[in-house]
Amino acid sequence: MNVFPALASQIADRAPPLAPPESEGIRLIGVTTHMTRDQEVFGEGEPADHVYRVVRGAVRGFRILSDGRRQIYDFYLPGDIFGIERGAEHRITAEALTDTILVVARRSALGHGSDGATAWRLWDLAMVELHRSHDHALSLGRRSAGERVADFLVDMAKRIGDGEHAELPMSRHDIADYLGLTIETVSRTLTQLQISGLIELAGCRSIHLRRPTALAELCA
Amino acid sequence: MNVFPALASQIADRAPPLAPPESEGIRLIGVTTHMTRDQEVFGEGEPADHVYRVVRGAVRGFRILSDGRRQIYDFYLPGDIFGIERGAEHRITAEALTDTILVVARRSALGHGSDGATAWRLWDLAMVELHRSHDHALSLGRRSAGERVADFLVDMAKRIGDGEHAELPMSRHDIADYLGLTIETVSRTLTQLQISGLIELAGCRSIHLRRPTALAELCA
DNA sequence: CGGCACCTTGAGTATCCTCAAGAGAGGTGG
DNA sequence: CCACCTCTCTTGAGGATACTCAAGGTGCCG
Repeated sequence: MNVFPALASQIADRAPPLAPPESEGIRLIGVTTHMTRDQEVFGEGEPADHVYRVVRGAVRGFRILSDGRRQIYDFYLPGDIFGIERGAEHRITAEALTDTILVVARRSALGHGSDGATAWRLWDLAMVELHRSHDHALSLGRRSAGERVADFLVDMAKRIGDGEHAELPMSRHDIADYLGLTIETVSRTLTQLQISGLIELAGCRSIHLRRPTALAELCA
Repeated sequence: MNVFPALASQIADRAPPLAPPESEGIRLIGVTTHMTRDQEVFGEGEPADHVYRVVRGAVRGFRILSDGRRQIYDFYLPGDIFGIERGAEHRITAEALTDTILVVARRSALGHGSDGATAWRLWDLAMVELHRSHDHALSLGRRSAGERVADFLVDMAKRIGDGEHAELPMSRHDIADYLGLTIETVSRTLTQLQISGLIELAGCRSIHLRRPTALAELCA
């Protein structure tokens, strides 16, 4: 807002972050359950009566077009909460990537209209999701296959591992449907990155970022 | 959650929508100001001390990669609120598309940690934005140029006009950077739609959907 | 050891992009 | 009021990226 200084001084203030300090997470008390590979947690259109937290394993959240094309919006990893909806129905489908342990809670356990602290935590969670979705849209809209894959690997190494290693819980097909590419393009790009010495593949699920900085610079 | 009926009955409930009924909008009291075409409302990285509502005109929200590639995340139209951030800084840049009138309010005017009703309204707003971002990601990742343009036109006609007409406030360049295409591809696709009899262009900003249903079906 | 799923690699192709030129629209000044 | 200028949009030709189709390789499980 550098454009109208008069106005700026008129209404200037330096507001503290909106969310209260104790909003660092959502408490989720519920039933622990076990899902097997490819099992559906909930489907698009089903009643959104429950919310979920990943304890172990991983989940994909996605939608499918009428002709079968699939777009994965996000992978939910241990610690992540998912399945919270604004309306009465789920807008996406969620499936376990591998054997996965979840905590399932009633949606009503999140609180009600009168519960301000929970509302701020939910807002915070939604904003983080929105940030991820925006970053994702930037990749899908404006990045090449190489940039998308590099970005994906850096992100996964950060979320799953120590920033340099990652045991991917998802297949090439899942990666492709997350990045808006085909499995062949993902595969070719990974081998190119390996040939360039940027990464090392030990089996197709285990990835070592040999030059994380160079990889991050690839993301443009 | 059709997969473990025992669990379902164990924790089944039919929770009402989380947000309280009176959360249908954010009240925004502030200073009315005027922006001219291409003027920056706020830039990425600047302090997010204010929030905005569009009164007249339109705004683009976007980010730019180091080499100049731009991804527009959304267009803000009359009635829309934008500029609300989770942290202290704006994560995107906002610019007026045309001559635009905004209401500018202090960020602190949105309320504080103790204000539950506002928190629910903000959560609701964030979730709507997230839905839009997901739909957008689906287009960017999995749809052809033709499908993206058709989807864009249907969406714009709904938001701006009566569902069949739209006076677009944005240039081909803006449309291209929203849809992850080039201006040439957008232009070619529009003329194809016109040749097919699905739309009618009266000047390049005025669009009439001649067969809205057929157009919507194109979106897959 | 065999079968099956997943992954990799290759060849050919389609879609969309790049580069380039021409057409249309809107604004300014003579 | 018209002419000109500029910016935007359209159209065309050629090319690059990623897709499709197809075959072969790898690893996991029974």
